[in-house]
Amino acid sequence: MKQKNSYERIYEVVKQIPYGKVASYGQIAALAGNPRWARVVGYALHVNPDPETIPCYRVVNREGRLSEAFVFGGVNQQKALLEQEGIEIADNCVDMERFRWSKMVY
DNA sequence: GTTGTGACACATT
DNA sequence: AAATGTGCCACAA
Repeated sequence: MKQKNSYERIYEVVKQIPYGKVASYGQIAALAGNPRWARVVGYALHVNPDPETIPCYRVVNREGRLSEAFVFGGVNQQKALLEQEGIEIADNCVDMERFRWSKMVY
């Protein structure tokens, strides 16, 4: 078993994001076991080898906002997807206090 | 092998 | 309060 490099780790965490929730890069990095991988997380999603398996739209920066470089369909697409999940978006900003993915996994 | 960049986060000014 | 700079790790040239 090879633990691959950071990427697979990050993908694993991102794929674990439940429905109707969002997580920040730093949060994912921390859950992956490395609070400093925030940038690597962004890079990992940038390559996004499996956009169907990796809900990048559920991944937002610390502000709960999306990057302008979101090329997988545009920020508009992300907003639509998140709203579809039941998340409200204000000015491309998600209510982190409400939709921030916590470990409250009953 | 070294340098630079990057879908971030945090600290400081 | 906002803006800037720095730190972190990984990958590309």
